[in-house]
Amino acid sequence: MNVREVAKRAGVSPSTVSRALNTPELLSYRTRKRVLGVIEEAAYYPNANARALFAATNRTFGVVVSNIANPYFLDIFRGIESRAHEQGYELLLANTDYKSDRLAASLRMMLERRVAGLAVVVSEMDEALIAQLARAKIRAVFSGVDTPGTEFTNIKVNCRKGMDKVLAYLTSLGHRRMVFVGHHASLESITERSSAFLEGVKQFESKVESLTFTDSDSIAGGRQAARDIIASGFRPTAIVCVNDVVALGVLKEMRERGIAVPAEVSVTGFDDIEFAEAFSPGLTTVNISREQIAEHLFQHLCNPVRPDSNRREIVIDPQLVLRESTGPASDFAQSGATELVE
Amino acid sequence: MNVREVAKRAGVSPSTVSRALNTPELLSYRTRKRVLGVIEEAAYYPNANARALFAATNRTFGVVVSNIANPYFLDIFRGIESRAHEQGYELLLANTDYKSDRLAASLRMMLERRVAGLAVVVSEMDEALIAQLARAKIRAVFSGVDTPGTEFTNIKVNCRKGMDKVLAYLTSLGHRRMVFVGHHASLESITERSSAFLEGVKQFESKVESLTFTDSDSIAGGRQAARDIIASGFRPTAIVCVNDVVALGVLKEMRERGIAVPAEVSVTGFDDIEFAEAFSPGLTTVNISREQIAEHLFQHLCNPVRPDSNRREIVIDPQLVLRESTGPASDFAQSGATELVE
DNA sequence: CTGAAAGCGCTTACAG
DNA sequence: CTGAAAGCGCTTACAG
Repeated sequence: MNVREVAKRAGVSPSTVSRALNTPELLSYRTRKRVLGVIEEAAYYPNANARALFAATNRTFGVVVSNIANPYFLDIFRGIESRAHEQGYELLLANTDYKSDRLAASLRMMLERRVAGLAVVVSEMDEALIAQLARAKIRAVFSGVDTPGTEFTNIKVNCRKGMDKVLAYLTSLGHRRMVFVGHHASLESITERSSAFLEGVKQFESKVESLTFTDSDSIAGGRQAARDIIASGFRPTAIVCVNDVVALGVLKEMRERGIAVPAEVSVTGFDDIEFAEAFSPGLTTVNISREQIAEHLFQHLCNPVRPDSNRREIVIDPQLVLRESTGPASDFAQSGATELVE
Repeated sequence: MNVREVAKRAGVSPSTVSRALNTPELLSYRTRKRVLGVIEEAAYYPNANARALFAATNRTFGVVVSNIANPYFLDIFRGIESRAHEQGYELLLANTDYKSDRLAASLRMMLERRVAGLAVVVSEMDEALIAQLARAKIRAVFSGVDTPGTEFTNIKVNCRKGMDKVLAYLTSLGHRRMVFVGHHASLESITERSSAFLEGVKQFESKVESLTFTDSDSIAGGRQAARDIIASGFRPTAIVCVNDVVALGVLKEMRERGIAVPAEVSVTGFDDIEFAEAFSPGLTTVNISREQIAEHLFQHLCNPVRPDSNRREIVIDPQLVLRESTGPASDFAQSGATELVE
């Protein structure tokens, strides 16, 4: 079923069918009614591919994220989605699982589809891909990318500030032996949070010991990291996690091992996903407003800064959220730490 | 940048450019190399819309879900996604938030895009929409739809069996006062689980009291339902939830109110999402294999039953998973129940 | 108010 | 091995 067929049945030209759909006010009441009748009765759907081909612009935005199973990314996607639907845009979602070949393939797919804009919320961006996007002259906006080149606006989270708040809070509770749990150690930009941790810890250099563990971005990853910590023999009083999903895995593993949180060890997350509050114990974490990020991303997709003006760098300030997974450093570990530090 | 432009730069015809991309083996080594060189250096991406227009078939499947924020739907999506990528398919995702106008719009969008197939995992399907899909002769497969007509294969979960296991288990623990927490009461097909509960409860008719509460499909919805239960004055010994997300909300609210689970009240979920296990207390629930559902959906998209053969109805059997959120009916409530029942 | 024409960017028989 | 032609389904100036 296509315009020609509908036109034939309605006894009009294809042009008129097209107009019935796009500019009905140009048609006489009679023709419009007849054509719409045929469309209805033939259950005709115009081919969006043909339409897009003509229009060259799509009312479709692409969204690329590293891990849609992590509520952090999901919330950003949903934030963009609700705005997009309100404005009559469609969204194309691509999920990379932190793999740069998947990212490259996704970006290419988006370019081939000629999306009207691209929101890229990934950790595994590299210079070559950015150059590629710049060359394609696509309207793009990033979030969480370490080095978004000079061409694209980036919605950044001030991780350093968030991490400093965590560390200040933990040290104020007497914690001197800490570990950081990340994921995907090989990814440079993941190190944004881990380096914030390491840098932050330096302020207390003479007093704080730290180690780093890493696994996948999932509850299972957090559990594995917790097992690795236990196996390592290092006995931290606090475990600082790269994000909430991983932290929840750590909490779970601790509970199964019978290690009390926060009595024996404190655990912190990052992001403040909804599950973090619902958990028991409630997770002390750093809130990053996905709403704000989504709003900025969407705004930029709709109203990009003019190409000749400078890109913008928008910084989101995270907030420390205290719950029940953190407490004073346990005496035992504290004395252990002291022993080692002296 | 288009084929013509590339062709000009390479000194060949558009046909040859197209062949360099699609059937390079038909070209001489020299031409192929030259053309690919130009493509590379001009950063040319073929227009997928034009390509799809010609091909008429897309290597794109559509996936429509009710609530992507619920890990149940997300896991199904991801299961399809990993298979799709393996086979070189792309996925178009649409999220309806249980709104049937959003569903209608999403389905229409998928039809207009001429997706190669459609996996519909929603609760809000109605007859008219099914008829529409049947008319469009689209390759579609459903999961969780109550009345998928006679045209389409449906991957069904035997909710009744799962619910019966839950009820048998709870009654064996002495529970006689139960409530069911659903969501979106207005949706007929949501009642699949709630009616499984109500039917199941009938077996114990003379002994079991039950009530039904309902709110949105989210942690917040579960919390609200828990508040409603408390406000109602009815004192159940067990709260049976439509799914895990809602159950986690109930658990959270109970903890905040200082009501011990399972000592004072037992709580069960449905689905067995990853967070359900990680939670504290671990949630007693009914496992539904999203892996299996995704596998069936994808298989059917790739190899649909022949149109003339009968549609298939595939039934997934759920498994009861016992964890820590359930226990013997509390004495206090039990005596209360007895009092009322006599 | 409506139709014939040209074109969006691509691809594949059909020739040669 | 390569090119000219026709067409995928739609849309919009351009006429009338």
